[in-house]
Amino acid sequence: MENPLDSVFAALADPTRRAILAMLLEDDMAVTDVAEPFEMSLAAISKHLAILTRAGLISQEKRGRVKWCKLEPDALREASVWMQSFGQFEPVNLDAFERFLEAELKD
Amino acid sequence: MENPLDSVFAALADPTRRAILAMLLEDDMAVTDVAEPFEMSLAAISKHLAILTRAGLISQEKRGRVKWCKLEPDALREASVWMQSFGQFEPVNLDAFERFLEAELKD
DNA sequence: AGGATCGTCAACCATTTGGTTGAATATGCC
DNA sequence: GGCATATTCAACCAAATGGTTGACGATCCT
Repeated sequence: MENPLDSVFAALADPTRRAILAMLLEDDMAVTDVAEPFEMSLAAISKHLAILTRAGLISQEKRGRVKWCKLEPDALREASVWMQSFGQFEPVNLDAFERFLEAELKD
Repeated sequence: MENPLDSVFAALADPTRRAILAMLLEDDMAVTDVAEPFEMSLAAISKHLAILTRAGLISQEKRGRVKWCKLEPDALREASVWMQSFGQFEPVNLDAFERFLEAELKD
């Protein structure tokens, strides 16, 4: 995967990883804490975090024995810009956004 | 893959499929014409088009023996909205966009 | 009818993906 | 030192992905 967009979009394609990003939106977190709400092994979450890191969507910094995960908005922004380059999109429509949030809540 | 974002982002993760979308930005195209610039079989392109269709990113309509492919911006817009929900992004930054285009041209 | 063109289907293959478990490494605590 | 905690590594597995080829069904043209 040469083009950075490949790894960014591939990373975003997994719901577990999108959920992790949403969690990190709140605050930086340790790997164990990221894993806590998920019904899957710590090793699996560790792999997801590695994928997000390779995509540039998060960064990880080890302090002591805990590794802190931090959202890195730049990569996401690049993907967002790619989408916007499909120019006919009017700048974000709040109605669409509200419908989206409503749809999310139904799940 | 239940969440529509799964299939949209998965579809966008492949460079061939992003290239197809960019082509369709110009105009609607027949499957054979979509396939022409790629060094891969028609069947492979047909599969890529099926993936884009399932993701809702394009639609296909058969008229006579040719099947026309048409960009469907709504699914893309939904993904774009999801990204924007990572709110700290200021509304699209033209400088970032110009840097992006410049970087693309270098390839 | 017969032939060429458009596109998909089916079977197959190699590679990647997303998960598991158990062992290993590194750090902090007493 | 010795134990608990935090995280990754390695080997493995099932399923999905991205490609191939060859046969097939539709449609158009003469």
